[in-house]
Order: sequence, then C-alpha cells, then structure tokens
Amino acid sequence: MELYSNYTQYLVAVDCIVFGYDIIEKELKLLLIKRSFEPMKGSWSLAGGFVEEMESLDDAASRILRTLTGLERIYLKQSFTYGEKERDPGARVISTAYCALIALRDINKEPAVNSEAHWRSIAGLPDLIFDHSLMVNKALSDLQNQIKAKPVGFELLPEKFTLVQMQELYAAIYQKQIDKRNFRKKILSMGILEKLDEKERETSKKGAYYYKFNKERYEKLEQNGFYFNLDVS
Amino acid sequence: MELYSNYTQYLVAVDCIVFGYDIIEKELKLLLIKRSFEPMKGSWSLAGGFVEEMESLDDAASRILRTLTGLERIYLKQSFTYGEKERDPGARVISTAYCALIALRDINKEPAVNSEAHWRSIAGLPDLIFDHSLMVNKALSDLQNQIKAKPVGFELLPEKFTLVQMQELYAAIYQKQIDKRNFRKKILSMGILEKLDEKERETSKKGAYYYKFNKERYEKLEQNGFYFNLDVS
DNA sequence: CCAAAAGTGTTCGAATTACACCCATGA
DNA sequence: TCATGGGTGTAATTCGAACACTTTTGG
Repeated sequence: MELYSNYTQYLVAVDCIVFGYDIIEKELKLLLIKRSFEPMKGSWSLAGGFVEEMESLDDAASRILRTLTGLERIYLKQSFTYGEKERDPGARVISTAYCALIALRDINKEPAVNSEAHWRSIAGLPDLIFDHSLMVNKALSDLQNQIKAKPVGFELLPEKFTLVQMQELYAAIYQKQIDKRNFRKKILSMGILEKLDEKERETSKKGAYYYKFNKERYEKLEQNGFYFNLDVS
Repeated sequence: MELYSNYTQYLVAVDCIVFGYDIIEKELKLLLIKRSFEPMKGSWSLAGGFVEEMESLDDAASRILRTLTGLERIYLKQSFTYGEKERDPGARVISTAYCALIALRDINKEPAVNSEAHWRSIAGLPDLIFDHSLMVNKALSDLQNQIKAKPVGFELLPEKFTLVQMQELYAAIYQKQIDKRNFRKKILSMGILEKLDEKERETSKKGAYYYKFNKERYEKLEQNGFYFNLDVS
C-alpha cells in the first residue's frame, strides 16, 4: 500500500558543477557538456542526470560525476535545489546542484572524460541551458566564501604543491593579487602543511619546496576550536 | 508530449524549520507539529507538506508557513535537500528544508497558530520523525554561522529592541556570555542602528533606549564593500 | 655571470580583548 | 534611599597590511 496518495510526483535530477583548477594556466575551469538530447540539444549544459530508484541524491551525484570524469573519491558537496515551475521546458523537474572540486594537472590527461565534455575557463563562459548559469554563479560565490574558512582549496591542488602554486590558486579564485610574505606567514602559522624534502624544478632554477596538506593534523586542531582562516590581502 | 520518459518520479516535499526567539524567556525556540497522519502519527515533526503543481519550492515553503503560523513576509531561506532512499518509510520523498526566523513577543499571542503546533525550547528538543533532527541540527549550525556575518539577527527581534535585548539574543544563540561594552561598541560602530527617543521601561526603572535596524543604510554600506561582522567575545 | 623565481622580517596602525564604576529611577 | 539594571572608557595586546632585498642555480 502506498501512503501519501493524491500528491503529484515529479522528476528529480542532479546537476554537477565541476570546478577544476588548472595549475599550469593558473585558472579555474568549469566542466561543460554539449547536450545530446532534446530539449536544447546541442547547447552547453552542466553535467546532469535523473535520480534513480536505488540511489540517494548524493549517490546520484557521485554516479554522474564518475560517468563523466571517471573520478571517484573527490570532494562533492550539495549546493542548492532549484525548483521553479518552468525551469525545464521539457517537464517539471526539481534539480539539486552539487559542486565538485578537481585538481587538473594536465587537462588532456584527465581520465576518461566523455568526449562531449569540455573544460572552459570561468572567465568567459558561454550561455548555459535553463537555470544552469544561476547554479554556476551561486556555486562560485559559495566557493569563494568557503575557501576562506575551510581547507577546501587543497581539493583543487595536487597532493604535492608549492606555496607559490597555492597562492596562485587563491589569487585566481579571489581575482586579486596576494602578498607573498603575508600569505606564507599565515598559511604556515596554521601548522597544517607538511614540508617535503622534494623540490618542484620545472618553473624555476632554484626550485620550490613541495608541501602537502596534513588532514589529520587539521582535524585535530579543528576539534580543539581552531578555525581555518585565509582572508588575504 | 512528455519528454524524459522512462524516469521515475518522486514525491517532493518541503519542511520548515521555524526558529522563534522569545525575548522574554531569552531563548531560541523551534516550532514543532504533532503529526496528524500516518506513518508516525502522533510524533513530533517539523512543519512540512508536499509541493503542489502550481507552485515553486519557495512558494510551497511560504504557503506551508502561512498555513501554520498565519505569517507572511518573514525571513525564509532554503537550507538543504534530503534525499536518502529510506528517509520516509511511507514512500520515497525528496524533501527540501527551509529555515524561517520569527520574533516571538508573546507566544500565546502569535497569530493563528495551528493548535497542533507548539514552540519548544532548542535546549531539550524531543525526538523528531525521520531525519528531522538532522535538519534542525544543520539549520541551527548554519544559523550560528550566518548570524555572525549577516544581519539576520534582526529577523528574530521585534522592530524596536534595546541593545541589551540584542545582546541577549546573541548570547542565547552562541550559548556564551558576551561583554556588554565590547558588544555595544562593535554594533554601534557599524552605523546601521537608529536610536529612538523611546525607552523600554518594563525591565528596569532607568529604562533602556530602543533602537531599530536601518536596512537602507546597511544595504548602502554593503554595496561599498562593508561587511557585517559580529564575532563577539 | 646573470636572469628568474624562491624565500625571508620588520614596522605601523587598527582591531580586539579585558576590565569596573557611575547613572537614573521607581518603589 | 537603595536596589536594579543601563550605560560608559581606557590600556594592553594581538592581528593584519605594507613593504624590498637576498638566495639559489641552470643556462
């Protein structure tokens, strides 16, 4: 027996806002798909799909991301749910947006990306279908706020990164210049980075030391009332 | 013709987390409903309902709130969407939680509250149905974060309030004592409060001046890069 | 040896904290 | 007149911002 009869049911979808940071071009990018079905076939769209019966919303987001990028265990977070009546002209669809963060070392080497998927620089995005531009704007503004107060920036960087690279990431997201000395002082004083013996030698002769994020240390500090804070000049 | 055939549809609901600040008892309260239908009839629940065909999610939240409290034009904000497979044993329901803030002057005078609705102190809530306790915890933690950085606290206070009352609100939400002089200095220095000539004379012989929030002034400041910040000792 | 990028400290002003007494008034 | 809650200032410290030179090394 089914309870709650007499209420209308709707299609429920998930749309993934996949941000990738390109450490080479020092640019934040967004994964877009050329839509392969009607309505709006051929237009740019976020990676989305409908929620299936045997999965939760979170599961659906993971599945769609895996299908599109081949990646698993990546940072994935619910953003916002869009439920305007006419948002999708094909049918009434309620869609929950998820935000994913990926470190792009070399875009062409990204595993198994669907050929209809393309990385586009955040600066100068094309028009997107439905309310997808809205979704992106909200997610980006949330990312800008979140990256100040939570260590999510590390999700956009490779395992090993230099302080220069980390600073470039913050500069790209905030769209402003950052003072090198103040930035280093601040991030190092938090005590959540581990300096490695290895140096990155591709961009300079002197070479820059690699660091990695010490997640265990961060979590221990957080429990003791420590707040990550990286509001920078 | 219907596009997107072959995908399962689901019930879509809205649950309202209605916080009310009781200026007399100096306590944050939550509006709970004794559920009147199966499953879980008789248990405590948030104010919820299903989304109807002619309304958006936001519209549904407003409608449910109006039906339950008789109030309109109150602060209402989407919180989070809950979509676990088995979250509602009656059927698969995807539910978007909304958070509302209300100033309670005198609970018994609140307009037209459904007789199955009750205000309960945040300290010592009963068990709630489904994942409603989760919803409340998340919304409360978001409120604690938000009230530091946005002037949402004023939604929990009456139009006219004293600085003592405002401080008591912050103390109730942060669950800690706040230094009177530092608090007053900080909030007054923002320049977004308007001092009235009138005094509140019920709680003291001397009387405390009423203030009100100057929203226009706040919005002008915000456009010029001003940030509301009320992290207090 | 030199160009190019990495790395490093100090000073100054602003903001935050801690803290204790006087004021006004109704009963 | 006195008990009650409202209202006020200052000193010490911490934090954030601005700022320029030295180091390393491959070519």
